[in-house]
Amino acid sequence: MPELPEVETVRRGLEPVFVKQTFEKVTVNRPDLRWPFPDNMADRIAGTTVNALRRRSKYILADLDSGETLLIHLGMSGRIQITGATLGGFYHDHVAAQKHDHVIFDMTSGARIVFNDPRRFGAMDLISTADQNAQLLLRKLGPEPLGNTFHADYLVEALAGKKTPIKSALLDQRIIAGLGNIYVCEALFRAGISPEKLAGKVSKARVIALVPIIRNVLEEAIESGGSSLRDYRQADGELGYFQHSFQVYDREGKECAKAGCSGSVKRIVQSGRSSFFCPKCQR
DNA sequence: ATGGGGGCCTGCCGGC
DNA sequence: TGCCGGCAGGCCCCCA
Repeated sequence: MPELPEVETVRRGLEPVFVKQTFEKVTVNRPDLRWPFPDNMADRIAGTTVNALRRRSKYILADLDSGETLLIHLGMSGRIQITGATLGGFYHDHVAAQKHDHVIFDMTSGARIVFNDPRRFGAMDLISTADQNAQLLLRKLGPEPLGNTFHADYLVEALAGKKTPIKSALLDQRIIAGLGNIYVCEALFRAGISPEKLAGKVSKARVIALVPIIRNVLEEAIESGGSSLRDYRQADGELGYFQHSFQVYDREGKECAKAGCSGSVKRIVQSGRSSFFCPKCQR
């Protein structure tokens, strides 16, 4: 389920068990996720210490003291579970192996980090820390929506003349990195822009307004995830995604959440993906 | 070059 | 209860 805010929440949850910590043993239970794992992945990680834990778009990046960076992508169904560590005052005992536990990191601290991914749309790779753009997945990414290079001038330029619907454009990771189906729907709702509107036809003023809206939607979700993370005390140690209240996503047929709007949420399919919006106040 | 659709996987949910 | 179709928050690849 992970879009940028969920990935950032997971990254923050991993910090105490990864940063400055050392891998004792890495267990790899299958040869691949979406793609084959890099050669000797387990041996290249074991014995290294994590210098820093970063996020780029929906990728989690652990810089190892070996000069390599461990890249983790959660895909659609990837989950991370932490046991054997005291987190937020709660100690989680190791649990029995689950179906789809594909990679297990045992740290010298005693913490165990399990990557579980039923659909296997996730990915792991080892890349050069010094030359991360050698990784094609990272090279093509557009600006971070919460970073300095994402601003009004950029977005106006990036959308100019685009004949694709604004919904598709905002999902395009080359234009903006980290948005997924939910937060695009939510941002367009707040902006009052129809997902069907062609990107190049959205007025400049509305594109400019979209920038802080996108930032706010993401920041609120991260804040919400962060607070649930501080409190989380699930017995199995899973980094739970917070329950978040969406205004349009998955609300087909419900009344529009905008004050004073009498419309109702409609679901359409664009590029094979559901879009939720209020036809009355999103134009 | 650019945009749309198919495909990758498994699990879950609603309808019959 | 069981089966089946549809759907899922990502992303690459191919084709027009």
